[in-house]
Amino acid sequence: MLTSLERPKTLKETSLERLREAITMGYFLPGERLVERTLCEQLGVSRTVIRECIQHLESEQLITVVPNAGPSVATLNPHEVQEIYEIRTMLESAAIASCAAIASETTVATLEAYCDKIARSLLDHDIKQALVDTRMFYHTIFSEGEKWVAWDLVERLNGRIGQLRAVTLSSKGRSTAGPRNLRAITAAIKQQDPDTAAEACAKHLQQAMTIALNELQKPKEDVLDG
Amino acid sequence: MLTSLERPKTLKETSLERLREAITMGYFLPGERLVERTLCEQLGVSRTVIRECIQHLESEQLITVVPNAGPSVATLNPHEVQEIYEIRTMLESAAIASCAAIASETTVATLEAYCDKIARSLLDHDIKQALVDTRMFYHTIFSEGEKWVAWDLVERLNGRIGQLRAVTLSSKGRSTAGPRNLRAITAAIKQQDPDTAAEACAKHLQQAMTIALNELQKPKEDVLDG
DNA sequence: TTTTTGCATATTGTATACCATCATACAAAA
DNA sequence: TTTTGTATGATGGTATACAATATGCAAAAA
Repeated sequence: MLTSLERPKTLKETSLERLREAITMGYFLPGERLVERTLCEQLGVSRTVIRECIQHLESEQLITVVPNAGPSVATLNPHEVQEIYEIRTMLESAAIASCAAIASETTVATLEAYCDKIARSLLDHDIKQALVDTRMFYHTIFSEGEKWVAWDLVERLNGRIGQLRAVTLSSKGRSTAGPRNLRAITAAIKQQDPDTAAEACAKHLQQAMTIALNELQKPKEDVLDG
Repeated sequence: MLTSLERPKTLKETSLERLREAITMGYFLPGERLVERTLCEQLGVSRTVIRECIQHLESEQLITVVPNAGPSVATLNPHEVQEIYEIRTMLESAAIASCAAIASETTVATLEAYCDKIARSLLDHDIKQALVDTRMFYHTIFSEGEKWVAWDLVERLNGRIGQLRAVTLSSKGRSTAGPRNLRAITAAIKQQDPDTAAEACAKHLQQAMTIALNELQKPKEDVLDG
């Protein structure tokens, strides 16, 4: 019996995924030094594989490599975060507007289902699941509008602010405000109202950015306290 | 005497630049297979370095890597090209509008100088120089607005349509229309008129996209002819 | 003739060993 | 206190080896 017809993943692929996850989920701290040999042992692969992963992560700007000194986890400054949210606003607003103009009923139903699921996850404090489903919510929207290039960019930008997003989602009051915004977006799409949908998106991201920028300050205070 | 205080570039860096240039300038054809050993000999470096470059280029989507079959130069379909120009329009319009709101006189003077230089290069059919200076024109605008993340995205998107851009610039009638558009953008920035500036940008890119999409059809006809 | 099978070859994925150079931290000397 | 060595460890880069996979081509079958 055939249990899997999929191509087996290469070691580089799986290692890359694990490293990416470790960085975006905050397992490695911003600025933390990544030593090749250590990563080899932790992932059980050769230096060859690790070095290839490092090139990928560098290109994705999840890590910074200074020649002869090696890679470390990328750090974000407030200006970068602000810019990332600005660009996300442009890309996501446009995608949502496109989607609103053409969305089928099944798509709207899918979006509504994700809204419910996300709200439940947040009530259960299951942040990780909420992140996954939020991603799927947007993925549905970008797919409907066939915005594949834009989706790719959004994913990369989100990767860079991954650490912040987790905290943003779990932030105080966000467990109700977030889903409320997503429902507003969904409602506007349902009514085929591109402008309202785009505006709801912009408002949503504006709120998220404010929280993220606040979050970015906190760690510094911790250092000063200690 | 010290002739250079700069850090010497690593082999990976120079190799990557050369490969990127070779692809974006069309030295390698879209879809063409890239064999590691061959690249090693052509660049005079080891397989390790080439493989690291491949990771970078894959992440930049200049090449496509299928496991166990190796890398080949990425191909573009019309939908992707259209999307890339759409996104460029968003990012560049926004940057230009920001720039228009704050631009200093020296910046405007710099932009005007680039417009002249580009026009001259095009009259001399020096496409490569025109591309370089067009890049600098936009770089000036994004720098003025401190849009570094956006600039990075624009550069990557431009890399993907590099082959098309060269032909677009040298296209019939483009040697006057292109600079005229850039001058319109510059003029609007000079008058601190963000809306007009953004609109001029959108119009410019709309024209460029039309030419690029036409260009994308041509090679197929060649195949049919042969 | 056309299609299928099977094999030889080329290429990739991965590991390992090696070395020169560079960075860093720490000890010694000024 | 500042400077200078110096030891250690990490990186940039090379070479080599080998299994697994892909590809092209020839032989066999239809």
